[in-house]
Amino acid sequence: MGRTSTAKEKLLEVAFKLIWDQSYGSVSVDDICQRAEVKKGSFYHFFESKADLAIAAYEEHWRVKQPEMDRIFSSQIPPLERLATWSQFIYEAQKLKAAEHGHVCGCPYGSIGSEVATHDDKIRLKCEEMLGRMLRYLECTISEAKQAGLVECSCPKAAANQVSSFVMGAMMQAKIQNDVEVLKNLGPTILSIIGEKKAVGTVVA
Amino acid sequence: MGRTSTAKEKLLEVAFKLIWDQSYGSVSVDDICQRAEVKKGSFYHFFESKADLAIAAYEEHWRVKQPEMDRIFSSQIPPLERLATWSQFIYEAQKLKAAEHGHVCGCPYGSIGSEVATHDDKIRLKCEEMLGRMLRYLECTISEAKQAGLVECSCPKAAANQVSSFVMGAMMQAKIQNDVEVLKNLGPTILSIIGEKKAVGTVVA
DNA sequence: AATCAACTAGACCGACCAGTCAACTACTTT
DNA sequence: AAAGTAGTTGACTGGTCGGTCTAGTTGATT
Repeated sequence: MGRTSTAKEKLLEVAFKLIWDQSYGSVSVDDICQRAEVKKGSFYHFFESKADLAIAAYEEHWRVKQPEMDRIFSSQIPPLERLATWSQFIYEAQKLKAAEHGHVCGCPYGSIGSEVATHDDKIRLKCEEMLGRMLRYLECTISEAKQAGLVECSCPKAAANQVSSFVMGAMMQAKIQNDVEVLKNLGPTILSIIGEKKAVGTVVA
Repeated sequence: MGRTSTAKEKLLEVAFKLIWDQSYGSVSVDDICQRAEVKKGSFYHFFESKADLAIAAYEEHWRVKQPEMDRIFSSQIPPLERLATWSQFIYEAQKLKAAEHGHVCGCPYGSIGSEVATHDDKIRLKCEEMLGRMLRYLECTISEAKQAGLVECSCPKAAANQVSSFVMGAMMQAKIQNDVEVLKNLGPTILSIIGEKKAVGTVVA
């Protein structure tokens, strides 16, 4: 019969936004329903629980954003340039979000993951999964950089982990200090971590 | 008249532990009182609010742990060795905590900070303050390493920020993946970040 | 026109939330 | 022994929590 209602989509969108703006624990189902202009009965028609909605909302957000990530990490672009574009993208995105919301909001996946990891395993696993997707982009990029001889790291997988730790940590620090400028120049540090080879006069023979 | 009651200390201790184990939002005042074997009336005799207790509990935790940090970052120890000891300390501490609690718990300051940063400014500021204390240890260490010619970084303060981002991010990742082994070998990456000079045959003249 | 499933509506539930209060105990100071 | 102070107790409040339930409303299918 084809979908006519937009209630589910609105719930997903509002839930993601509110949880990112605040936190999982401090946003209530009532809050979400009110902002989405959906009644509670409808909420529980679409979702089994609050945790269920959160998982769906984060999955949906990834689904929407993936094309942009695919573009940034396109193999058409030189690997080190991908990393530079990515870090610039993070800075711009956080700046925009902070301007909208009045506060630096950090990494949405990292924030909810770190909040509930010890007491909601379903949400934790979803975050772990999404972190894994991010790591795949990074590992692939670093691996290519290594093959191109641009980088000295011994293990691209480990390097991807380190880069993701650094970037997520920086977003967390920016959130705690409420200062987006912390994120302004992540690129060079990322290059240090993955062992960028300096152009030490490698002259063409 | 000298203190006789231990209720306040118990509340501080239990609150820190529960919030670290779980999260600020998911731990109730009743939970804390029950575990501390203190009645609610006494709680509000000592603390104005839940947020107030949390701030006091984190401050107290720092107070207790500071001597250990002072020891690790003692200027009697060569600067790069301090960083190695520190990263080893983090690994061991997280492993111990994970064994006790059954789950990797991440950085206590980072976790609560990232959880409430956007909606509780008092707690956020306390976390920012504690992060600042940590950064001072790091900046001082990196600065010394630079003066000793062990390190190439241009700005010790920026480098301290990067190191702290990386380490806090790694703890967050370990929490989300519930895998303490992520933290096993932070040392080398820290050295990359701060621009350790490789011993490139610098021979004694 | 009848049927059916997707969806909506909002009253309702018991549990729990942070926080209040007044009566009480115990200890110290005078 | 009286008074004062620090700490204790647990019942209580009003509001909110996640979640349920039943009765209805659509709009497409037959």
